[in-house]
Amino acid sequence: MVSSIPEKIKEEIEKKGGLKEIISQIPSDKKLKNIADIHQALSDKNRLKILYFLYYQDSCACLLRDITDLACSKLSYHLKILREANLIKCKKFKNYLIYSITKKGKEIIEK
Amino acid sequence: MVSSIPEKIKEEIEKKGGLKEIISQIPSDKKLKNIADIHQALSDKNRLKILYFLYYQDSCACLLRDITDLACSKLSYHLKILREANLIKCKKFKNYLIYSITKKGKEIIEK
DNA sequence: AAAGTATTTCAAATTTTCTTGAAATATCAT
DNA sequence: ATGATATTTCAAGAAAATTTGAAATACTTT
Repeated sequence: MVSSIPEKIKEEIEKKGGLKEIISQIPSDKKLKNIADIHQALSDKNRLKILYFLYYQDSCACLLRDITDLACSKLSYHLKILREANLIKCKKFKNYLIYSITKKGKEIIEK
Repeated sequence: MVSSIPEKIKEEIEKKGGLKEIISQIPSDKKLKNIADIHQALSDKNRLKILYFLYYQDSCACLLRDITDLACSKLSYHLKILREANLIKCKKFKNYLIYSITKKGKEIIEK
């Protein structure tokens, strides 16, 4: 793990307490994976639109369909991804599913 | 664009000034696409690791290779994605490329 | 100039994600 | 019960992202 790297860089690293010290500040692989997964869930225009809408207003799926202009099954697919990332949740009401944003989802929109 | 939605939801929407008013607060499609693209660039464990490391320390590619344990061409592929997302940049030094984090990249890590 | 190191690029193969349309499920209204 | 609406699930196909290894580029050192 010690390539021949430029002196300049080597010195900077030593000043900071060595490579190990720097690396210890990087989140663990597991955490990086978690962070990556959240970004993955947010990496689609439609999913972002849904999340933004739910930030302002709870909604049944059919209204989300109107707003995003997606086919039912496609919408459902994206909703599932947002749900699995814990950014939105839903509860039944009559024959509807009312979706709402989670605390985690809100925090992301507020950034 | 007016599905039959639950009364409860309809009323909430009216209280907020109507659907149009709510939708007007959602970023434009173009902006949503931009936001999605940044999340896409951040949706990989290795790329996050690189970004975190560069947050603490400028580095040549070979050191990043040691740290991420990726093959050259794979590393290069991920570096390109980060570069194209304007999260990192690089400049030549001897036969090295020294990578560093951009302002935009820093802002993201600090969140 | 030759050989070495650092790094990128390319095309092909693989994997993952997304889309599609049909069928299934659940609840509601009659 | 029957038919209608809302929504999800499924499997197959399409598209996009990632991986691989070889070849290309660029600069350094000898």
